[in-house]
Order: sequence, then C-alpha cells, then structure tokens
Amino acid sequence: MKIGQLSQRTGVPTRMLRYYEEQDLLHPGRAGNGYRDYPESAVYRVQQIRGLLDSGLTTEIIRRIIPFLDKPEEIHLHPDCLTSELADLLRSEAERIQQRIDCLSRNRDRILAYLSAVETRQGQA
Amino acid sequence: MKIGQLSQRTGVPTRMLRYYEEQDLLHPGRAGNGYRDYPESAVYRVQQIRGLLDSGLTTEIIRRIIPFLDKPEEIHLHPDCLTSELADLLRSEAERIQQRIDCLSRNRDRILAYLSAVETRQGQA
DNA sequence: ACTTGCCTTCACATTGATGAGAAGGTTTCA
DNA sequence: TGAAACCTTCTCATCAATGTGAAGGCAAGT
Repeated sequence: MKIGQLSQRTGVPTRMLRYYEEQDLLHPGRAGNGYRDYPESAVYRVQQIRGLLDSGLTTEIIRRIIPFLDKPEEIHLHPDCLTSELADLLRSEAERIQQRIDCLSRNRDRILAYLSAVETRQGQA
Repeated sequence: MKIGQLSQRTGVPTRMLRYYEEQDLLHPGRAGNGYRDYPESAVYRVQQIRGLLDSGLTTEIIRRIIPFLDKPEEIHLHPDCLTSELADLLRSEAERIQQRIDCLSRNRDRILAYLSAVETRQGQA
C-alpha cells in the first residue's frame, strides 16, 4: 500500500506518516521506485499510534513500548533479551498509563454525573 | 496560600501556575500587595489540571469542562444555563475521554500480558 | 507527448506546553 | 540597614507535534 492510500484509510496526513517513520514508529518497505510500501497491518498500527498520541504519550514512549504491543501471543523478544531494566520500564509505563486512565475515568464520571443531575432536575421541572 | 507554597505542595512550577491562570484554569485572589492568594482547594484543582493535561487534553478543553468537574452535589449552573449545545459539548467530550480510556486500557493490558507471558516462560525455564 | 495526480526530499512556520532569566517590589529576620 | 527569600511582570527560548509549500521524479489516462 502506498502512503496516500494509508493516509486516506486512517485519516492521518501523509506528512504525519513520514514523521512517524522518522520517529521510528513505522518502518515501511520501499518499492523499486523509492515509494514507501506499507503492509495491511499498518492501518491498525497507525490508529494505535494516533490513539496513544492523543492520550498524551510522546513518540519516544510509544517507540519504546510499541514492540510489545502487537500480539501477546507472539513474544517478540527472547525472554533473555528482556533485561530487568526493560521490564521495569514496561511496568512503570503500565503504571503511568493506569494513572491516566484513573484520572480520565474520574472526570468522565463527573461529566456524566453532572449531565444526569441536570436532566433529572429538568425532567422534574 | 501564596504561589510558592502551592508550587511546593503540587510539584508544579510557579511558571506553570501563572500559565494556567492565563489560560483561565485558575482564578486566585490577590492580597493587598499584589501577591496571588490561592484557596486550599487549589491544591486539588492543580492536580486535576495536571492529570488532564498529561492525559492529552488541551487547556482549552479543560477550561470548558472544568466548571462541571468539581462536586457533583453542587450544580454550578442553573439548568436554564445549560444550553443544548453545552450539553452536547459535554457529552461529546465524555465520549472522547472514553475513547482515550479504551485506547489506554487496551495498551496497558498488552504490556501486562507481555510481561506475564515472559515471566511465566522464565519461571518454566 | 501531455496532463494530472501521486510520490520523493527538504525546509520553513506555527501552536501548545514549558523552561529560564531579567528587573524590580515585598517580607522577614538578624 | 542589609541580606535572603519570596513575590511581581515581561520577554525570549525550547521541544514535540503539526501545517504547508517548493522543486522535482514517477505513473496512468487520453
């Protein structure tokens, strides 16, 4: 798949797809003419990157955790390669993500609580 | 409470506390000498702002939803003031927040799944 | 062959969040 | 009174993510 098509299917500008590649988040192959050639899986990958960026993670963090995010079935690194520092990094990232989730959940609940409170009150009036 | 003390208690630089004020997220009073004067509740407020910023929300979004985030018990706006567009804004923000939560949850689960898979395998070896 | 549209790299600009420092007033304490 | 530690406003710089456009190569249709 060429970059324009990937852009269309994900809604992400080509400029950004090239940027994500520069940041080592994508690694498309190259066709004979130099055009980037993306596999089908790139669509999901880009959506994943977008979601994480929108959630406040930086490209640097994403780059470090993305190898472990694909399919839990296939272990990408031999367990030998999982140094204890890398495991710590993953654990602490999971924790930071959890904190974000907690914060967002709290505030989502408050918004919804407010809405339902007002609706109830209006229903009575 | 003066700005330095608020900074110490929240870990947020004074520079940022002034910035949040400029962005209409904080509204401290002023003492006779011109010093900012924060209520006790500002500590929690600042932590809330930090959490939301870290979670990828912009100051503009935060500014718009923060009035509804305090205590669900006290309804801040009369129901009359909740125009339908405002309600729609809140609903759509809640939905966007939910999407972030979903994305983060998925990826947290994958990190944890990877870690436990590797640990299991190492335990066997 | 020509046009249209996609692709390439390169480069400059912008925006939001943040860091950092100057220049000067205030409070506190010795 | 003087020094230290706070506060004020203002300004300039940085960094990540993104917008935008130039200059040119490639591909497909007429």
